[in-house]
Amino acid sequence: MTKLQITVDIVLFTILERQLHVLLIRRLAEPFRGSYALPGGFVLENESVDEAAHRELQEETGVEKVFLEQLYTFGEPNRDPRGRVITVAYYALVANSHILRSGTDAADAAWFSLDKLPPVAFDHQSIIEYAQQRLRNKLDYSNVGFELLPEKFTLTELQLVHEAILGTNLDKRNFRRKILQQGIVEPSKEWQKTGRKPAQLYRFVD
Amino acid sequence: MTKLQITVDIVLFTILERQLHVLLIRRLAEPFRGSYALPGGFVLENESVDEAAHRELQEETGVEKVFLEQLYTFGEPNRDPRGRVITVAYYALVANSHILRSGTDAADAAWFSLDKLPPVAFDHQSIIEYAQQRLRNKLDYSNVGFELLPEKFTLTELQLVHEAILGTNLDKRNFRRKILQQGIVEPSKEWQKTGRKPAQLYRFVD
DNA sequence: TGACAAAGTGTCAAATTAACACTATATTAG
DNA sequence: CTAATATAGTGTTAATTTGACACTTTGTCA
Repeated sequence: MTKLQITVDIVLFTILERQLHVLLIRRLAEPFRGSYALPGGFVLENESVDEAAHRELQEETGVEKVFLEQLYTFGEPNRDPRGRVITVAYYALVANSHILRSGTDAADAAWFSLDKLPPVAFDHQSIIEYAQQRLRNKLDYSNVGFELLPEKFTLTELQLVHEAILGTNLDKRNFRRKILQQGIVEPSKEWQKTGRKPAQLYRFVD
Repeated sequence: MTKLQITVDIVLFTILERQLHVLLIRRLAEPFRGSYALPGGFVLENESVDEAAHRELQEETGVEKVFLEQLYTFGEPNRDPRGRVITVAYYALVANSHILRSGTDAADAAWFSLDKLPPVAFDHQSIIEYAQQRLRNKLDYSNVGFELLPEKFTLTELQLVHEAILGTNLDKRNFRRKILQQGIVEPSKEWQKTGRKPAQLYRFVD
């Protein structure tokens, strides 16, 4: 009998070129050597599962102190050819201003648009789809969109985040009305001066 | 080093006397011997985590083929005094017409109103609260309420289920309008004849 | 200084939601 | 047998929310 093991896997999202992207890492070890896979790894003896997720994300991508939430636990007996491995999946969100460092465990880390995912190891395809669905649902009733933006952002940038997550176009006036009357953003005194007409920068308020 | 183990715990809900109740089982073994706890147990080698949840629920309560959904995985290192035990929590729903049989593993199984829970073992209090919150949220965007009713039911019974879950009173006319124009129930040809004026019995349609 | 690109702004109709009270019908008690 | 009672069942109106829709402003760059 092989030992039962628990892993965490993290679906790390960001927005690049107006599209939702996922971070994948090329595996250096068997099984699925050379394939892309989600960042993740084994839960250690004296850490909570949440801590393991934070640690693995930090080790493999350099990303720290980001939004990270448990998604679902995948526990089919044969999901990992090495033996009985149950994985607790998480999803995480970063603004793309965050610097991405390749960790020691992982060779190639790269962002992939959800339309153009390469084949991925294990059941990670299902995990990614599940995460995307959760993110869409969550956008409806939470302020999760702000986690994909820097501290200050324009309303157009916020709208682009929503559109990338939902995969639809939104009406500019209706979107701004909704956000503003929720009272969850406040204007900063700064203006974004790139592009043509400067745009007001807002800040998230809780 | 003690071996890492995975358990499942199930928050089984039903409605009794217009109140949401949870099934608890008195523990026969240490730790927490004599305390109440959620039904559950260890995940076996060759079953999926979902299968383990179904199996444990069947063994400990006799309940089969009910709505059962994964809730959250609780993985704090010291949540179980026996060693490192990570639990995958589920919640399940039964109509109270289901017969409850005390299983072999469990001595006393009893229903408790959520207002009057006894002290419970491990971190099961948190798991129950988490389950209740999930159930409330889910009522908004799904048909989960029907799982707590027999095949045929009156609209008043359905309303009482919603009120028990939400902990609020609902307007009868608004409630009926909402349910009927969702088109998720159809009238059967039967009438409930208990009480005063007979009520039409409905059936859930998917 | 004119063309362009993105920012920013308001109205109206439709749909949804919330508040609200009486009538109908069977049972049971006197 | 009839009156009391308990629960079923039923519509309207006002307020709110949502969705559709187009033009003006303002800075940059050619």
